[in-house]
Amino acid sequence: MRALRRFNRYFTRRIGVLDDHYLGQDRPLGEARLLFEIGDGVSLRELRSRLGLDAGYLSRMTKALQSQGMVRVRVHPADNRLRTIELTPAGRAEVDEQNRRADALAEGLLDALDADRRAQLIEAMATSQRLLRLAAITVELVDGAAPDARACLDAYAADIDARFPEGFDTSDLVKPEEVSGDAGAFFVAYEEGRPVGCGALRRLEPGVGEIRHVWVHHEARRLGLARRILTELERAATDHGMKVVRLDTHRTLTEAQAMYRASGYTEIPAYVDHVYAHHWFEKRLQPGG
Amino acid sequence: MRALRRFNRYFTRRIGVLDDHYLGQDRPLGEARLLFEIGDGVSLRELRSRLGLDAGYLSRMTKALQSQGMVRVRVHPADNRLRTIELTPAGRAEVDEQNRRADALAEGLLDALDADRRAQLIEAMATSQRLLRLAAITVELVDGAAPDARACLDAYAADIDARFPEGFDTSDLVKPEEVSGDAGAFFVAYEEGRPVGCGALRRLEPGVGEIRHVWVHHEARRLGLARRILTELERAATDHGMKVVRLDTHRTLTEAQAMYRASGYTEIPAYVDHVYAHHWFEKRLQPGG
DNA sequence: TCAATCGTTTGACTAAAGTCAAAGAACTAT
DNA sequence: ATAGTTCTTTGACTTTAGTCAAACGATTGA
Repeated sequence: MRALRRFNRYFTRRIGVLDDHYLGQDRPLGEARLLFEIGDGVSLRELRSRLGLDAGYLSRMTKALQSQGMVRVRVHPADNRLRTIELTPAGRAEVDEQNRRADALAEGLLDALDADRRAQLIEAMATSQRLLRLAAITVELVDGAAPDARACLDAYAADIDARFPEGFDTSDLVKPEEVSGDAGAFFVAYEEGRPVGCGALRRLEPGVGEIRHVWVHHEARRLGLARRILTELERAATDHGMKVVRLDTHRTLTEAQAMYRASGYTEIPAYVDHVYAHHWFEKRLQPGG
Repeated sequence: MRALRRFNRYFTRRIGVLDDHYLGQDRPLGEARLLFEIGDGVSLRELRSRLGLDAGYLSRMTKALQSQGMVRVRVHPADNRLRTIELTPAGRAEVDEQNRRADALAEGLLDALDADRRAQLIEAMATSQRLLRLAAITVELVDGAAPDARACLDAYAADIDARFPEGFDTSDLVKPEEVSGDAGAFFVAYEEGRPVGCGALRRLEPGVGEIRHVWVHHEARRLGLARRILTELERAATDHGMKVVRLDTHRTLTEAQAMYRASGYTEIPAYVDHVYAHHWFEKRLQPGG
């Protein structure tokens, strides 16, 4: 992908410098990055994996920031081995100040553009970012009983419980055995190691599968992830020898319905009676597609 | 500009790493960057200013690359103080190899996207890059006799001499005194310190200006730079108390004509007779706009 | 309960990145 | 011709960045 490389080269040389050298100012880059990554408090373990740092290196930088009064380190409430790090007011002030500076710099850079072009640039960057994020998310087949799978289902249940007027009863969730091995499949979408979406496939009857629990974390919405999960589920259905997949949705989930229609699903009569189901869809699968 | 900052942060963390850490591989980053920046041979002076390096630091890195057989250093033909650095075949092979690797990596990253989205991403990145380039170009008022001004006019003359069937006679270029002080203005557009475009304004008669020699280097075309230069010239005309600006163009310069029309110019009868003029335009200036 | 593992700290490093100043050859302007 | 400037090289640093292994308390799994 030459375009990406070209863009990358241009961008990091021209704009990246803006960030790293102005932002760092009188602080080593490593420390500055750390300060930014802390946000509203994280564990050292989390930071270590997010930034890919050596444990010793991180420990020393933390100590330095602490002695400068920028961060506070505490023992994690649930596990005495872990440390939780958070910004002090001074630390937060510094982060804010750097953000202000970066904004001013960016503002200056865009000064030369008229309003139309500026809007165009912002939109293009937003699109790039959205698609790059989507590209970086992986959708993986996991066991339906895996902790990540259950975590996603819990989040899914909580989301729709808040959304359905009648609430949602978790006993309606798929059981691990319904979605494993020959019976079905369960996918979890990961962004930077964190689960941000899921989807389940189970066998309804021979040759017919049912898609359930397609869920996307609210921070990962509007990227087109649901559709990717759906594609993955359909591929799995084909691999399981299914010719048709069905699904039902609640009347309140209008975006979901629109997505299913756009993905080639057609509305059908009720194939099962269900408290939460008001619309039923079906898609005939193309072998190999 | 929060959007730019957000994008920047995301992009450098996610994609920039791709570049810097995979590309460097068994070579310090500084050296790798140097190797890339050399391209088809540059002076050390140029490299130093482009990458913002300390002279001593650069000298040492150069020596290291030289002893590895990656670059060749020669005395500059025109100035014995300067050194010219260029890639050896081995150096070029390494750059090519790194590029291949970066492409493969980018390709892998975009694997997850379907063709539509991939195309959308590429377009969005190209748009971003184009507009960022445009934003980074400065248009500056310079003396019509300045070396950069004359260099631009020479390039302009060479361009149109190649384009006009009848050729172009440089005696038709504006004289420095026509475009300085009260009489007019001359603007040069700079990208990373290099002149990449120009435009001249001279007084035709009281209250009426003429725009001439709007030129953009071929590597900076299709960015919207001509229009920016035009805007700058119109602003200068207003500042000079002019109410109207006119210009003429050659029949072969159809894109230029389209741009003038789109910028609010209307075609008028010949206001001057001229070998190279086939179309005449005029724009009434809004005070303050 | 006891061995294995986890998360962190500390010590002891190395390599890369960058700075500063002195010096010398080459050029420029007067 | 000469004083001042430019460009590069060299020496002598300092700071950042990063690695590796030992050690230790806390937790987990068998």
